[in-house]
Amino acid sequence: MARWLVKSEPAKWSFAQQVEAGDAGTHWNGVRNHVAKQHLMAMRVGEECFFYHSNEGKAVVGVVEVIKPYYPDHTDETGKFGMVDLKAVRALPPVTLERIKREPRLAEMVLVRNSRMSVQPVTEAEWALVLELAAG
DNA sequence: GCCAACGTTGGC
DNA sequence: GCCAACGTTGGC
Repeated sequence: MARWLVKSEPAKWSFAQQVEAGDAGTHWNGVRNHVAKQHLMAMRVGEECFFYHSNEGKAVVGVVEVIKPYYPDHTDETGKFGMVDLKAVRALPPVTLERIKREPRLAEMVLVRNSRMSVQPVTEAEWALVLELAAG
């Protein structure tokens, strides 16, 4: 099972809203980057992603699960991009970007190395460590 | 609010 | 097919 991280500006779509959407989930539309698209295409149903608040908060705040694999994004008029459906699994005590950057073993996280990647893979070790930090 | 990093667009 | 100009993201 691969692990992922998806980003959203809470002013546009927050984890609280994701929780409100319930088990029906929502489509993760709007990705317009080819590398991020590759990651979306690689997602399998049942795989989990960290939900990261960018700009405001700058922290991992929860876990979401893939409930529908890659399909066309109807909001993309070029027809090139797609999306997956995600549902909230659970909230996490926030793990801030600042905290992640202070952890040497997380120095290779895409979140640290390429701050603009909106959908990114997370290694098993990174996943476990961030959960550890969340647990305090 | 600024700006660095990076992706995309379009002229040539 | 190159690359300058431009737009966007997101940390600070």
